[in-house]
Amino acid sequence: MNSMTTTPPPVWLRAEPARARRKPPLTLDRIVGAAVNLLDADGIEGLTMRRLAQRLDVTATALYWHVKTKDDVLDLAVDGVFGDVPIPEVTDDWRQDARVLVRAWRAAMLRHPWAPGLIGRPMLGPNVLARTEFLQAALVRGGCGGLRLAVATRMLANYVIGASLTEATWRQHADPGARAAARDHVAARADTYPTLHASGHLGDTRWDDDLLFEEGLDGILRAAARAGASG
Amino acid sequence: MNSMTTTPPPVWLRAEPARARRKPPLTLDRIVGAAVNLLDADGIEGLTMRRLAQRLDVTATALYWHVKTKDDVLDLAVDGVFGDVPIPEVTDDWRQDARVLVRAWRAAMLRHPWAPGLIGRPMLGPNVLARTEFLQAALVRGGCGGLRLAVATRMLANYVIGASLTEATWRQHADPGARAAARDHVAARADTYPTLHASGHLGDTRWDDDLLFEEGLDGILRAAARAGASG
DNA sequence: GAGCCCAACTTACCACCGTTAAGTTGCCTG
DNA sequence: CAGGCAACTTAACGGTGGTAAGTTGGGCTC
Repeated sequence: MNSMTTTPPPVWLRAEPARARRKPPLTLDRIVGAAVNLLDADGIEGLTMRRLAQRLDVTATALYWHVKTKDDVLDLAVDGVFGDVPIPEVTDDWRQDARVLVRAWRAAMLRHPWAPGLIGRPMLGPNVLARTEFLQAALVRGGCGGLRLAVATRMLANYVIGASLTEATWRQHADPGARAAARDHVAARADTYPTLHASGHLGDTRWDDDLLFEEGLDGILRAAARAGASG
Repeated sequence: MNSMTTTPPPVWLRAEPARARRKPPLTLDRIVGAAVNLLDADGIEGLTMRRLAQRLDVTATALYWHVKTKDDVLDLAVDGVFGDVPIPEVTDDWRQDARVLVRAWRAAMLRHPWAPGLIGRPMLGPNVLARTEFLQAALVRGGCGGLRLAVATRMLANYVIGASLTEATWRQHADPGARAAARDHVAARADTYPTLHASGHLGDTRWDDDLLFEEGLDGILRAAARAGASG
């Protein structure tokens, strides 16, 4: 802490001459863990290489030994949250398998609401790929193949990504009045947005997000099943 | 250019004593337009308040007279690209109306591939709201209402958001080999990702994105129609 | 037409950011 | 016990978003 100057401190009060190095070594896992914690706590712009290093009791530049760039940290963090999406047991109900996986996927994203905003980068981490593999395998068991399989996979992935992203948006821009503010905004312009106003599309609490998500998921899975039967 | 010092230059060679002020005044519209151009040209991290100002022949701080923060610029830019999503004529075929709108929505996003990545923020701009209003109105004409309407709206919006985001990801991380690299990555691990490998889910060119999007959209609209009939 | 006000800018500056280059340290191996 | 190398630190660079305090000049009043 002291000795900012170039002159070294006198020997006799130097810190623990030999048995220093008591802090645990830096590893990729520790970095990713700390990054996720920091992102959870302070959001995406709270993550700074310096602040991250500080949490690990290390200088910022030390991170660059384990990681090439800050984007690496972000990629690893995203794949990290996919890591705690549990992969279900394979049952003989493919549709239920897919449903459980997708549900957990969304739940993980909402537990780390900064994550959906980082999806705009190639996701090739092992955790992401493993979940996608499970999902597509379930669809194959459901009879999908070829074009039908490609379409169903994308429908599901796009739906959960879109849902997570939009829902996380509101959870993240945290003030609880934001939702009400959006409703008021539309209400004040009820003549230009009559349908939105009447349906309460923004900031409505008539149905909660979980229900709406589940219903939509049902619809998509039904469509996939039909595609499987006919293709 | 000279006169960096505090001493002012001699009067006689001062620039155009009276008829200065020949450049057009700064307006929000000009700022947003330049921002979109800059984003198109250099991507999201190419947008800097200083570079934006430079394009407008102005100092960076001048922007802060018209705009409170950089996020304002981003919000306006996103709403700006929604502005050139044409709102179709209302016909008696609600499904076709919705399809045309959603198609144009996706097309606009892909024309500005930085845009989907910015959706993780409250979208309350007039252009966004107008398009959502049109979309939901079409669904109402299709017989949707109440819960069914809410579900269908979210399905459509989430689908197009997810699709734009993932497709833009590959267009944006520009090198044309990225797609092939992803395929090779999966191919090299074909034993852990058998289904993904066999289906060519990543980096495949068997079917193009337009076709896959259109097919998925059909499925969702059919589901919405069924919901409308039964609800 | 003198005087002034204030919208619309500029100059100067701040703390912080990601990243690189060049040391330093201490364990492990021969 | 020499020395090599992995894992760090110190120092510094150019650029960033943003603020505070001038400056300017067109349009209004009197």
